[in-house]
Amino acid sequence: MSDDDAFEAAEARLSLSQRAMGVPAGPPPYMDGLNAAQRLAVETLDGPVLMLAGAGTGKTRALTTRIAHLISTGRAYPREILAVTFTNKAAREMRDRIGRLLGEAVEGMPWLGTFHSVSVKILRRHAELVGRGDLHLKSSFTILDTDDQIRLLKQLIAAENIDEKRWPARQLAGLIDGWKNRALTPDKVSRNEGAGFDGKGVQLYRAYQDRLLALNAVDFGDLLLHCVTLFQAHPDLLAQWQGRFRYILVDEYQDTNVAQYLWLRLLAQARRNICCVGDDDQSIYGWRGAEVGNILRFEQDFPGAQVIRLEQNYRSTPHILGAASGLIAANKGRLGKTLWTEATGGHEVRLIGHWDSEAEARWIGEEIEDFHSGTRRSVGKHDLNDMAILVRASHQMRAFEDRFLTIGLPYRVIGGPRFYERQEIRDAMAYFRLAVSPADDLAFERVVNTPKRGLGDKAVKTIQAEARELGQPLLIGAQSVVANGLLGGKGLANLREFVAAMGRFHADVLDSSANHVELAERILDETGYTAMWQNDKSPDAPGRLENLKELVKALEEFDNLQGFLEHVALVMDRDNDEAQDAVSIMTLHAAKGLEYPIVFLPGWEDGLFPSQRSMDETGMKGLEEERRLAYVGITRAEKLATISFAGNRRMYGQWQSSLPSRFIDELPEAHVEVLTAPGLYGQGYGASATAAGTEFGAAMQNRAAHADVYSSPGWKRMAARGDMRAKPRAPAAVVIDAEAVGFSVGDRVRHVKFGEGVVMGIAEDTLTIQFGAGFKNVKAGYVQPVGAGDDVPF
DNA sequence: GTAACAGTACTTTTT
DNA sequence: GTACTGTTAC
Repeated sequence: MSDDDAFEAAEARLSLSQRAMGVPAGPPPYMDGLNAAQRLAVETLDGPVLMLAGAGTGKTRALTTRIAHLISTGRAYPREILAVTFTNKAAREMRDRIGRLLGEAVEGMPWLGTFHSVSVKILRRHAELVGRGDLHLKSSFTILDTDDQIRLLKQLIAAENIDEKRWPARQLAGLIDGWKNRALTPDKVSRNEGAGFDGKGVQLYRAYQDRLLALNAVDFGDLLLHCVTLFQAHPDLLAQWQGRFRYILVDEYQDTNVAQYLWLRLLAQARRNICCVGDDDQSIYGWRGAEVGNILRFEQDFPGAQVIRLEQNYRSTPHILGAASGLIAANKGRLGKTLWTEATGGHEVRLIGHWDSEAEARWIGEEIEDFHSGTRRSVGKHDLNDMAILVRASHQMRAFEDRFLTIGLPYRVIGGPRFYERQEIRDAMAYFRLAVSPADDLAFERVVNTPKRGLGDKAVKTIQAEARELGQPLLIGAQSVVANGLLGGKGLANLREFVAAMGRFHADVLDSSANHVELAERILDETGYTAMWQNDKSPDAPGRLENLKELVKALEEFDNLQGFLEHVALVMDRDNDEAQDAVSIMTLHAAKGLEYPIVFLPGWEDGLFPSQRSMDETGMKGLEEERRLAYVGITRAEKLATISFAGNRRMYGQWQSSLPSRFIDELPEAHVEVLTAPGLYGQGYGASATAAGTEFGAAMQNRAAHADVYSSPGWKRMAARGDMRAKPRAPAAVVIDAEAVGFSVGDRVRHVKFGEGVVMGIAEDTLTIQFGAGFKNVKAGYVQPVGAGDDVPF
């Protein structure tokens, strides 16, 4: 907290020196280039404001300029502004941009951050007020990740003698998250909602909350929930925070859940200077608790609110905007916005059908190669970084990854498991946690038998029993188990060593003269954790060791292990290497907020997109959210968007035919160019997709027949390759140019993704390799030879 | 206690 | 089709 104060003092000095420079006459330079609506959004400072900002309308710019304006006009000190986002990335971007607007001067803004990071800061100051009976939080509380959460719940479910198969812990976690998202404490959960889990739903929830308190821990949902209950129970305290925050700004308001809404409303109640930015058409997180209703209701929640619409789009061509607007118009209950652009020209949104998902991947791969090499005059030459493939579900990515590996097209997957979610990182963190706080039982359970020390279920049970007996944490229990020889053989010796090592590490943590980076390395080495991965022969082991190195390196930026652990749970980000030129593949959800000149939107088939499940579960509401997702997808494109669908797709190992998405019917014809010709693949495509009598199917056949699509470059290419599907995948041992690539048939090779395999055929620089998973065609440069001696570690 | 096997169950995901 | 979980056999 003392560094916070120092921070704020520095802040005050800064602002004073700025004011000493005097306020310049006329519009300040940071206003340059804002349009009328943006300017209004920047200058309407008092009272509630809803900034309805469509895709690509300069929302972040308006928001950051507004903050710069607040500061430079002296309306508020940086420390008096609360600005919340959902992601660390968004927070970081805002911080950077405000810094640039104000000339690098404002490093501060202590209250710019995610809902969660701001909540942590608030909670740490009042932790002791959170709790029940004699159980209460301490300000040193730890934040549990989902993994720990599930493990804890499993224990509780087992303790209640509930069949874990009928009521999985994951489901309970989902239920509890849902309650927390709606700011429901155990006593507020309604009777029938909490009746799941053998009628013990609420009971388990309460037990879980108590257990968390006992562990001095909170989960992500608690961060918001505890703040809200804290504010509700302590009006004096709330008043203090209300007084502190003169101005409140919220990004992506359409994504807020009930807890976040209450949190904001409590804090904004007194001064009412709250500015929420969002776009109801981009609300795509309903399934994790976001309430579109929050943004739709804004004017009732904050009477006298001014609504400012940002509708001028600076990102996309008129055709792209036209297609997106036409689609989203099918949704009911919108606040309503019309995007427009000064830009002219551009290509229609392209639409194409394929026989199956593999043909779709093949075609997109070829398109990308063309755009990359500049073969296509109308589109021009583009970096691979300019192109993205946005899918509805992550399993769609595989077809593209397989294809791109085969043709040697560099790609990167955005999203996926984040750095700190990886197993090796969590294990390492658990070791650090245990070294810092020996009472961290969850960390103890995670690492006591990782690497394998011969301490399985039974040993852990013994330790738990002993710890409970003593009323002490597990590590102390383990110590006692060792002292009393309650375990036999190898396990006992290993446990003795483990306990002793953790004791040493803890002593070093307390010794402020010890170097924490070296200590971290020692922890991983001396516990045998590093060795575990060095001895692991699986293809991803080297990557894991690399990640561990990165983790240790990240430590350098902190003063000690404690500091690192406090921040890392909330702030650690996925590693995005933009350095290499590569096509991006990601889900539509992951794409929100991003933009690319060229965007591919594959898999527009009913059932996949819109997703059947989403429609089953929430009906019309779900369908509308899917439609917004489609809207988000199209509006990511600057120059060219290409929508595609496949007549057949492999799902869960089974081929299934499908119909074009109903969203395709909703695209306004004027903004679409249809590339598909009927009968392209013999009976195939026509039979599965268009013949089923969708309106669009018929329309498309007409259009294709009459319009000049047969001469479009895309179609010509496809026609020329129409027989590609028949390409044999069998391991015909064709050797054409074995010398040139340095491999011969029968060689053992290793591939980053597929592991080890045997070369079965060679054609120029492409190898056909039999991997455990089957045959793959791979460019020779993507595999390493595996020598006979290579199997021996070191 | 661990390795090998069989059975099941599968969107979207930040903090 | 696979990845994960739980069961069985060593």
